[in-house]
Amino acid sequence: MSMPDPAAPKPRAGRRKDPAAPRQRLLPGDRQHMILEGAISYFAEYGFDGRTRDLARHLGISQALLFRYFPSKAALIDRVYDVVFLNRWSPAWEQLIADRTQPLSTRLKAFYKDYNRSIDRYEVIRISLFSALRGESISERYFTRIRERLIQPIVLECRHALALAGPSDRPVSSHEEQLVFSLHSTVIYGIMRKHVFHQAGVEDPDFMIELYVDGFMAGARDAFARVQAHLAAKDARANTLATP
Amino acid sequence: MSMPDPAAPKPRAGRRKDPAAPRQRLLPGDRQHMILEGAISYFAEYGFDGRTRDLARHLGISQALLFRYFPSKAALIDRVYDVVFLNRWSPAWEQLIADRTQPLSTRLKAFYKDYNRSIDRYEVIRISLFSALRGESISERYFTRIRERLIQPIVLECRHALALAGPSDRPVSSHEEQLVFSLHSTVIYGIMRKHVFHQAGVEDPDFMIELYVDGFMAGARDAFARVQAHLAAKDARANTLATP
DNA sequence: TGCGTAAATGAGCGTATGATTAATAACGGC
DNA sequence: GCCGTTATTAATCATACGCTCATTTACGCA
Repeated sequence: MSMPDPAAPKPRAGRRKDPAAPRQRLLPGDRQHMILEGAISYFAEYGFDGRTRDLARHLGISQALLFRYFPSKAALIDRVYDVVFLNRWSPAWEQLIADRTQPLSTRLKAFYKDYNRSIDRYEVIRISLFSALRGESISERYFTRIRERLIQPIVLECRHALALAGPSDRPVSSHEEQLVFSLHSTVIYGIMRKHVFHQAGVEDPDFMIELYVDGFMAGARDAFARVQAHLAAKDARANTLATP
Repeated sequence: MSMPDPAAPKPRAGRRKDPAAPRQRLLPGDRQHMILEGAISYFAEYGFDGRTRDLARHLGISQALLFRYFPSKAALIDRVYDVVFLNRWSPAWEQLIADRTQPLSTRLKAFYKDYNRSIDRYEVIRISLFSALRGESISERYFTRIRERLIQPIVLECRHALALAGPSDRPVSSHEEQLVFSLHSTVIYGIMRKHVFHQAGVEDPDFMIELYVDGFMAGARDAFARVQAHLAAKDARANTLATP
């Protein structure tokens, strides 16, 4: 049992550990922005269970500094979500899809080329997945928005372009959404193969998107018609059972 | 400052905390199997950063027992990978795809219906994603196998069924793989929407798969031909540049 | 050149983690 | 019913985590 030596100098907090690397003093706005960008890169790589000490080392700052600019790790993650989800939506997409002065295939090609460019980023696709796997509500809201503002409008444009029978304002069926998702999936999953599964990326993405859209449009009339027939048959069966 | 009371009974390890819930004594094989199944469910829900204490509580056993049956958390995770990746492959798929006694569209419909049924499980799709995001090598090997044993064979069958010009044994191009992946993506991403993004699942999956395959086959001739022309043009350009 | 402000830091707090160990108790054989 | 075997457990360990705080020090301004 030994008492601490009262003559020993008390360790002094705040002293530089490595005098060769001078401490950088930034404007608070710049430092906050730098931390947020670094957090996006770090969490995209290691997931949200990554460590704050490790993140700080990647940033070249002390761990304590993170908590000066963000009250908690959870608050930092929320700001990461804001950047990845909220700031990555172009209102032009919805207008482009609905612009009937151009043929639908032209619109779809232009939309998916731009959409692909916008989300084909390592950080975006991985943080989306990490947050979806965590069951974050912002993630579910984001995917609901994709359905309501992209997929369902495209369904309506398909109905119009194909001049399908039936009232044009009837609700979009799940099956119709799935048809449009077959095109959407191709683009998204191509990006996931690259950034999540580390396979080779899609070469000539703009060229391939033209092929995908032309393939989709070539089969669309038949597919939508069969979906309508399928649903009509289902309805008929349900009515028969309901009034025997 | 008080010394521990020497008269106080020393806490006795191994005693039941809750005598109302009697301790279950299983055969080692059964217990190991039970832990492994529980670990698959647990890690599928919470990811591999989930806690061993939490897993043990889900299983209704003590945390220490996990380490009697698996030397470490990492070893348990490895066994989870074995079950999810290695035991979930049907050799019949490769035979089915290559069986030229049936039309290609029939084979693709049968294959994707079975494939969809096999991997449309919460645990499988989520654990695949968690491990891919971690960059596990078993995950990359698994996706390489999908390319080599499913995607590339389908490309070869497309070449044969469409009677495309060109030597039939030339290497499968990246662009051709991307075309087949457009069909594959539709199935996989539909499952991911359900189990990862918590959206409504695909209704009537078998019916929808028939639509997807028919749509793919309808556009396949044009798409493969344009890919060949695209690559030929690229080659010509490269040769022109190489020998000016 | 010196000084005050506040940005940045090292050390430390309480808790939780993966893993270990000695104590307990369930079950089969007699 | 007793007993030995061993499956199961409570308690504990060393470390790592998110977070706090007193101390240090970079920089703008005089």
